Amino acid sequence: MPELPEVETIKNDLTKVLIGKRISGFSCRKPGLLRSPLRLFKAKLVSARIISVKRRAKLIIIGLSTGYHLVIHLKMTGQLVWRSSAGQVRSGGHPIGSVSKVPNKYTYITVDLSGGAKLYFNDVRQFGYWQLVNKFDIAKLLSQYGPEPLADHFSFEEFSDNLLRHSKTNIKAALLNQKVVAGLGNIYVDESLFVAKIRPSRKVGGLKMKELVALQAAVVKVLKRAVAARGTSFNTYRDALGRSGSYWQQRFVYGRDGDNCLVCGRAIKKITLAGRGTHYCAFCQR
DNA sequence: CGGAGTGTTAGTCG
DNA sequence: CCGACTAACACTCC
Repeated sequence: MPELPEVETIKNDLTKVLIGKRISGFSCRKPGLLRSPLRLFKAKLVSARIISVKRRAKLIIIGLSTGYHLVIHLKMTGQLVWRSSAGQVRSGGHPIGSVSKVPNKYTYITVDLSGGAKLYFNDVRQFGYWQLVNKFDIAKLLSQYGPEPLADHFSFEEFSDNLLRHSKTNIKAALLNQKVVAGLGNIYVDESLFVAKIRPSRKVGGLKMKELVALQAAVVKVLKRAVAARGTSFNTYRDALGRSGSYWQQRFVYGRDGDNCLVCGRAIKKITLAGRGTHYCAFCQR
């Protein structure tokens, strides 16, 4: 479900409530979600103090006083929900209404925190995972991802070099590749290609220099707007006021097939590319 | 009711 | 190495 802007939002909100807390308990109803042995969770997560909460690509990385890092990937439907002892709830920054109580039938992991709060991991499709990585292995793990598009040092050279290593594939698939750029997913790839006026089916090797430049700028612009909007939010969740995420209202093409292009008025098309639903305007995007 | 589609990515195969 | 395809899973929509 979440892409970079959603994970960034979750990370920012969890930082406020998790830093400095001690972990006093851990339970998992679905061992398959754990990529490290349960005994390691018992030994290195339980009793640890939370030092840091960070994001890299779509991963949430929680630094622990035991020298380990808790690495969490939400994949398609994973959610982290923090709940205070008083019942205050936080999920991706959006308080959840009475519709979705926690824990619920999709809650597979529960972490107990000092002060009585709990951190729940819900995941309908169970693609997500939790992993414990020691301080020696964490750098290597993270180095497998491409550049962070919102970092100051996101250079055009690295972006274009990484892209051009995949000259023969279409630009949609290339942008979904986390080694090219970290953090993009189906929504923001479609949105970025619209802003850059490039058709998703174009071969990477056929893109002009000018288009590559426009594309990098589009990726940064789209992601920044989405982070400012606290992400696209979650289909299935509303905040306490019943609103869905606010990037959803600003999107240009994703999920708008058949609707009018906001720039030229023609119908947005939907095709399948890289095995994914792909939305674009055949007039605005060449 | 059956089949396709869903915001991800590892793994496999050519 | 590169690129295309599929499985992992549960649910919703048509």
